[in-house]
Amino acid sequence: MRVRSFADRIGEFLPLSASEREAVEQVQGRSRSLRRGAVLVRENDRTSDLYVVSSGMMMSYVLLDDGSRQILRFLFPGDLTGASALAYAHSPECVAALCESVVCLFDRAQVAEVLARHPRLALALTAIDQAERAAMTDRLAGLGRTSAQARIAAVLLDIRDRLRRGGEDVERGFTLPLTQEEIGDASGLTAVHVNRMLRQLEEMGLIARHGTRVILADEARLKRAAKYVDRLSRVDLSWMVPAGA
Amino acid sequence: MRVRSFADRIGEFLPLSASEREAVEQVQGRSRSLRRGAVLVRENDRTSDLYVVSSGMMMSYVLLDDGSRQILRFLFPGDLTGASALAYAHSPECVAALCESVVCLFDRAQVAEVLARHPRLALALTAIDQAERAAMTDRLAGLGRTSAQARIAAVLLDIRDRLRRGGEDVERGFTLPLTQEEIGDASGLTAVHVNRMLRQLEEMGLIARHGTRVILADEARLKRAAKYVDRLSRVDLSWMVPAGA
DNA sequence: CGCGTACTTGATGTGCATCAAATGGTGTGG
DNA sequence: CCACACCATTTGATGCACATCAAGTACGCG
Repeated sequence: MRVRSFADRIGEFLPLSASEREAVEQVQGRSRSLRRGAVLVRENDRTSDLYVVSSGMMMSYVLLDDGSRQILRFLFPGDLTGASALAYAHSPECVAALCESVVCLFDRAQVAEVLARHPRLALALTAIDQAERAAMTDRLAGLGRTSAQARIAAVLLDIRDRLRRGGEDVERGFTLPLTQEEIGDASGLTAVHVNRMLRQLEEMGLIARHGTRVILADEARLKRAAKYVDRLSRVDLSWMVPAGA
Repeated sequence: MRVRSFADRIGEFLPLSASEREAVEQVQGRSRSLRRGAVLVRENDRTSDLYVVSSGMMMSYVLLDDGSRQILRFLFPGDLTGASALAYAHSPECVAALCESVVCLFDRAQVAEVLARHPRLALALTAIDQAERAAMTDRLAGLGRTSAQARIAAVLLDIRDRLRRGGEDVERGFTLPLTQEEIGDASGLTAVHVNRMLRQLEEMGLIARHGTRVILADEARLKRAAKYVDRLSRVDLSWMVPAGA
């Protein structure tokens, strides 16, 4: 099973000095295992922790009063969530495990202290945040202005990219770790319509499916269908001052 | 005309020490005036500045290749935008003025330097960011899972709240500074349907309209229709260490 | 083997888009 | 001051994308 620390994640954005890396690793908090379906945080829970996914796959979502659900984000190893604890006493969203997962809990006061002593880390965190914000704006535009087919294509590409960034081999297809209902809750559609769109993408030859495995058969056309933009590869922190000792 | 500096905005979240306030005010950069419709940043522009709206009203948005537009955020005096410059060399979104406006430009390197010397400011900025992220999740859930009527109601309440926070008197109604097309681009609807929904809200007695002015006639029911949550009033930074000298 | 959960497929309904045209307000040039 | 153009708003008619409802099928697991 893939495991990544938060230091690894920050390191992807910004080379860390030895003392910075040490500072991040020292704040490493308690681990907690979750089985599929387990809810780590409920909306409105009083929380003062931030979470980093160590292994597995999770999601954050909100529930509306009519019972419907909007998935906000899928969380993969290395991803930070619960940063809203830095501004709110109560969580604005739920977090739950999509499969067996392990998370690491950090107390916000400790995080704040480390950031105060290592300004570059604070900036790196801000940069990570901005990258996620950009991803979120893409999702917003997708929900507001693209077709069902485009949204499904976007979900498939997103999951594929993030599995790959986690080191999985996805070139010959991958097992989609989501039910069609979950895909629907992420893309603002019903499970039934997700099913039809998957079939449509299959009939168009953009993807192939064998049981639970998916192969992105015609990636170029799939990206066009999804109005895909690879933002992560464009992160650029080169303007930042280099690490000290 | 209402004017607010960025220090004012941060101060709403966190009481600043004299030296902190001074630090923020010293980095105050060049001002720039924009007339209605003027585009400050185009998507993919090379930028290294952050912007704070001083007066007026602006918006950030993305354009899709089919020509449609998704408005991501409305920007009011005191609001920060362009923070993506901290992570990207090229802007992921456009920014334009909705009426005569003034913005203040900050170079990211200067901002980074001030944040490094004043850790509490960095944390306050992170908190502001989190508050905006929470607002964005609400919009995401709105686009994915609520009806056209609810989205329009949400836009009206949002604009009202933010005008009020800027010190306008909105209790006896306010002039909606948006065309119906803009409301549609923010809520993922067509201008025609926005019109019908406004009429519907009017017929239901939730709002009243006279010319360009809108009155939120039955606020309680309007909030229920919008599935409204007032997140801003819940920001809580009391856990943070108090200001030094 | 039987049950629950996910997936699949068809029939029908509806919310919003699209197309089209009329109305009203506002600024501009004559 | 009026005529005109331009834009936002309004309203109606029609169409389609996606939701909803309803059955079935396949698969994993006690």
